[in-house]
Amino acid sequence: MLATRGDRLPAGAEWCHEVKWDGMRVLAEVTSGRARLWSRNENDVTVSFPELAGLDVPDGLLDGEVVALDAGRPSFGALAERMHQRNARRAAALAESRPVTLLVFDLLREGDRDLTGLPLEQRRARLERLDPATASCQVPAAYDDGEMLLEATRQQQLEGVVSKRLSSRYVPGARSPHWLKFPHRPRSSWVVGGWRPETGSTDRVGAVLVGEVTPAGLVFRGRVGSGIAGRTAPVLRALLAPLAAERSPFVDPVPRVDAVGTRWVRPELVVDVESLGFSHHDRLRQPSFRGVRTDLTPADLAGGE
DNA sequence: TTCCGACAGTGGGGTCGCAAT
DNA sequence: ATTGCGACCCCACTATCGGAA
Repeated sequence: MLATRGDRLPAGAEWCHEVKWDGMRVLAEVTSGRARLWSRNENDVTVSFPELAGLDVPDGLLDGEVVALDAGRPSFGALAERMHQRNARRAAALAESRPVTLLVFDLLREGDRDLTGLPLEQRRARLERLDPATASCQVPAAYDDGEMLLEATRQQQLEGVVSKRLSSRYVPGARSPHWLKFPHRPRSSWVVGGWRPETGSTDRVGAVLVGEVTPAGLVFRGRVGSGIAGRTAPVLRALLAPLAAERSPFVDPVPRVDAVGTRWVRPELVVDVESLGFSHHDRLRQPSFRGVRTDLTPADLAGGE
């Protein structure tokens, strides 16, 4: 069961609110104290997380999120190094040096009894009674006050909030309107230094390459493609055509230039981007295009931000 | 008839594993 | 031994289509 992107935080006693954890969704199938872990795409990822193999609870099916806590906050970058590891020996070594935590927020089966038909409120009560907490497994709190939690997650730089209707049944695989997510996706302005065509096309804009104005010059901060397809692509193409340049305006090397095909432009166009902050390598994370800033020039961004 | 949800297809960063080089 | 690419993980967004309202 997945959450739908919400636009207004629901209020009232019918809803509870949880922290949106920045990690990897997982179903933990517990049999005789041993957990088998399934990813969202129904891949068996048990070998990647050996420290989660032992769960001291009766047989059942738990729903949760695997996170790599770094100074108390989930680090998706740290988790990324763990989650593709399919070699048991290497996974064990990584579990030693960079352990992960399973945060459980739902109970879908208890013994032979399927609980998906019960309201969330009752599943949650049964989960808390089960108390699966160990050194590497916790049941994070659910809160009544959504606004408070949203503000707290903003201040603590957590990913956001998921609001759930207490009466909702669990529908496996469904993107439910009874689960609403509110990620913090701050908007920022960047200078376009190039673009790449949509795959299978030479002329349609598939993504723009954006950079940050620094005293040293334009520093590459990533590609932005999401949100450009459709009506925006031809508009961008028209704006970028007169800016065509021979060489890259970025002071640092841009990766995968040849692989995806890249056209350079003079750094004059400013665009707005929403993102989930930055990756380890200071690239925009999960960026989406929000529009052209005809009211701004690169000079306006220098020193600001 | 209109509207909405599911799906497919586009795009992003990042990592690992493996086949090709 | 190195490199490139696909398969995963996290996603956002748009267009389309079929069924519900």
